[in-house]
Amino acid sequence: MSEQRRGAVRSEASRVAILNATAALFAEKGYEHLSIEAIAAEAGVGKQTIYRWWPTKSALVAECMIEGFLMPGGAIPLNSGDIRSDLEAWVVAVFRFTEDPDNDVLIRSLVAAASDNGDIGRRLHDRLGASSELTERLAAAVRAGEVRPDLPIADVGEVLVGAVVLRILTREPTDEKLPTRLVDIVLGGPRPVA
Amino acid sequence: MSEQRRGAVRSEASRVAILNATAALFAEKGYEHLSIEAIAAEAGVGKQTIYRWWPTKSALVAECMIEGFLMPGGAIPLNSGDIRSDLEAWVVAVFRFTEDPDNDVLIRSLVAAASDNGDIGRRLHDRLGASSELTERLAAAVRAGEVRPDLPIADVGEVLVGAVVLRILTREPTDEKLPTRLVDIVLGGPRPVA
Amino acid sequence: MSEQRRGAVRSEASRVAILNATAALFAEKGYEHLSIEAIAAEAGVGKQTIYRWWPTKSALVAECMIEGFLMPGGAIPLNSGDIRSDLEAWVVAVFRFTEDPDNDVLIRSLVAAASDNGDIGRRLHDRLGASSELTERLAAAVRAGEVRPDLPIADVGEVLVGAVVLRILTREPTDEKLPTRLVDIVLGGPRPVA
Amino acid sequence: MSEQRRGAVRSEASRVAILNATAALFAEKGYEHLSIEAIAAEAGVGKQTIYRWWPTKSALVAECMIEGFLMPGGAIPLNSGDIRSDLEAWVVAVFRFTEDPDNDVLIRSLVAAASDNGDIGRRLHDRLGASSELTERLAAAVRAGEVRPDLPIADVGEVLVGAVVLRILTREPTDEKLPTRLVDIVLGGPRPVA
DNA sequence: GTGTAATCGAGACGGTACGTCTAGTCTTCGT
DNA sequence: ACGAAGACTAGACGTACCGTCTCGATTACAC
Repeated sequence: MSEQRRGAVRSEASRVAILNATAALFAEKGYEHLSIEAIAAEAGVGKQTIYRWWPTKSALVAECMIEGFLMPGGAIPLNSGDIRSDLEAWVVAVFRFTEDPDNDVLIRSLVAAASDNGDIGRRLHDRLGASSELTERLAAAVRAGEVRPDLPIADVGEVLVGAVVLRILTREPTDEKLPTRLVDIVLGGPRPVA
Repeated sequence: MSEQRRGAVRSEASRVAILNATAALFAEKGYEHLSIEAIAAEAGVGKQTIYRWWPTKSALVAECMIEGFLMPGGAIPLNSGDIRSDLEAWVVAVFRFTEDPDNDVLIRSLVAAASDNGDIGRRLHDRLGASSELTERLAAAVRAGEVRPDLPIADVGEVLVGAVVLRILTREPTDEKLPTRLVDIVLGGPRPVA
Repeated sequence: MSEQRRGAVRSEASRVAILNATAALFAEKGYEHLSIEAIAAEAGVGKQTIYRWWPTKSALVAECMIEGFLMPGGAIPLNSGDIRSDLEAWVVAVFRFTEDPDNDVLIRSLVAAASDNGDIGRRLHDRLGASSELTERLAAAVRAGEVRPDLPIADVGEVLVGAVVLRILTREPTDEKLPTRLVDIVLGGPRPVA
Repeated sequence: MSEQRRGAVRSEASRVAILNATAALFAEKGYEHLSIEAIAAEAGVGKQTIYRWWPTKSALVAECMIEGFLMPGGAIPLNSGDIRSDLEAWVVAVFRFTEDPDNDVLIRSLVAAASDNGDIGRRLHDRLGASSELTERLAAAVRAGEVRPDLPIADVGEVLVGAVVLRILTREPTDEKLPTRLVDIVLGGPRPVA
């Protein structure tokens, strides 16, 4: 009944070698100077093995992200009970990550890759932090009455990640008060002094 | 005494022809498939004339932006006296521009180009609207007492543009309430009903 | 155990197309204005396919000669029993060939190419006639007692071909008695009148 | 009344600098890799100054030869009273010159240049020795009854030089008996033993 | 076992574009 | 007017990769 498969099966070893090689070369050379030939050579694999399973360079990079070969887990906001300091800590962590020179080429290349491939954009978005954990933390703040109840929490994460991405694109250096100011903006004013 | 200049002077005609050709091909093919050879051919110019004056493809694109060959003037917020509707109108205008399929490749390519070249990032940022006009409008709102006096107005534009850029990268479709929600976020809550 | 051969095998069709194109363009443009790009285009072949198999332009031309794409078979001396008239006829034939305007660029270009590549020099030498056939004819003359028995027959052909090549280089026009005089020189004096 | 000449006159310093630069680069790089740009740079001269006075690269090289910038004076045959040893000595001298590795590129490049420019061919021919001095020496031998009176002496020099040029083109190594054999050929047999 | 089919590493193929070099012309300024 | 400096259009150089294809070896199911 069912479609029968004959012949050799896909080599997992090759698949992983390719993803590893892609990640290594991506971080080293950036998206624009990443070449399929170099990946194949680095992975010890024929070019056709890559073309057989991935339609484009961007799909390959996307799978690297999905499988976690490219970026560490996103920043996860803590819940200390104080939404302001938690958000600030999270923003600081994200900026710290993006400003590390080791991650510089990586992040910028991801932005370039994202402009080719929506999946990469979504993954980048998630990994920078605007994932369920952040939404969760904001929802908790709503429940605790820390923030106004009609705050569009889903959008807040995006706004913050967007600010980060824009800083990457403009190379504007961040000053140390910036996280506080961003949190002020999205939470509607500075922490009450009282 | 003074530095001597001899030999023929730079040809303005060639310079403009190159920028025009770059802009035309950029909009048509996108950043990644933009080739120096095609630009030279389109401009009726030797390749060396390009390499003589611009070190990289991204520098050439950056000059295109600076000289206004690539994008129309940024969105300029009106001052109707109502900061909320003015900001919303501006956000809507920006989204409308980026969502026009004619501008789609252009914008995404600009993001890719910006990842190579900070100048392009800055220009993109300005042209999308986070320029002095927006800051001006927000300052006016502060003076008029429309918004809380300690709003970090310089950051507000960035936050909004960042949200737009992120939408571009994730291909998340925008719903029609989004402008309102974004304005709510940055102005600290919805318009009072009273 | 044995050396493994993997990957696709060299395309004979491409090889022949390249040699044909080289021969055609060489005869048309001459060695100095022969370009690899034009050969590749004419042969319908990627440039890399040429660079993969031939290190230099002159090696390519040399293979053309070796495979007989460039010049017709050398002049072959007859054996009428009279060594003088046979040699004269052969010299006349060689001069006639070199003086034909159709062959002019070809020959001069071959001389230029030979200055880059000894193989071409040797082939040119052979094709102009100083090959085994000429040596054979002279050996027969020695055996028949037509010429002095200690004549260094191997050198005679070279001397004659050398005279031809020099005429080519100096563009000195040949007078019709020249073949006779050359044969006189190498055979040690004019034909006895008796 | 008379034609007036106005403006600066041709700079002899530039002319000589250009010829010197040409000779130096010719000997260093060979004819094929000799570029007008490099000559201009080496001579400290604008390209136009070269193009103004010489139509082609080969004309420039030809003038270098004519002015003696490229090759030393030709070999001059002595008159010891013995035509055989004088000719042999001359052939040996010519071969020695051409076989010196320092002259190797030079000579081969001259052959290449000659294929472009008849003047260079003629000069090469003369400088290698087939000039009036050689003809003179042979005429003296005729007068002295050393050689047969009807020897076409003008052609003998060409034949010898031709043999040398052919050796250059085929890279055939010369054996030490070759000069003797060549003289045997042109003088009609070996030296009588008696 | 013996086919049949799919995968693999390797690498040649027709191409496009790279960034560099040189040709030969033209323009500007200094002498 | 001539010469240096050097920008200009044009186009070949040799290299790097593209995505496709062909090769021989290997693997695994179907018969």
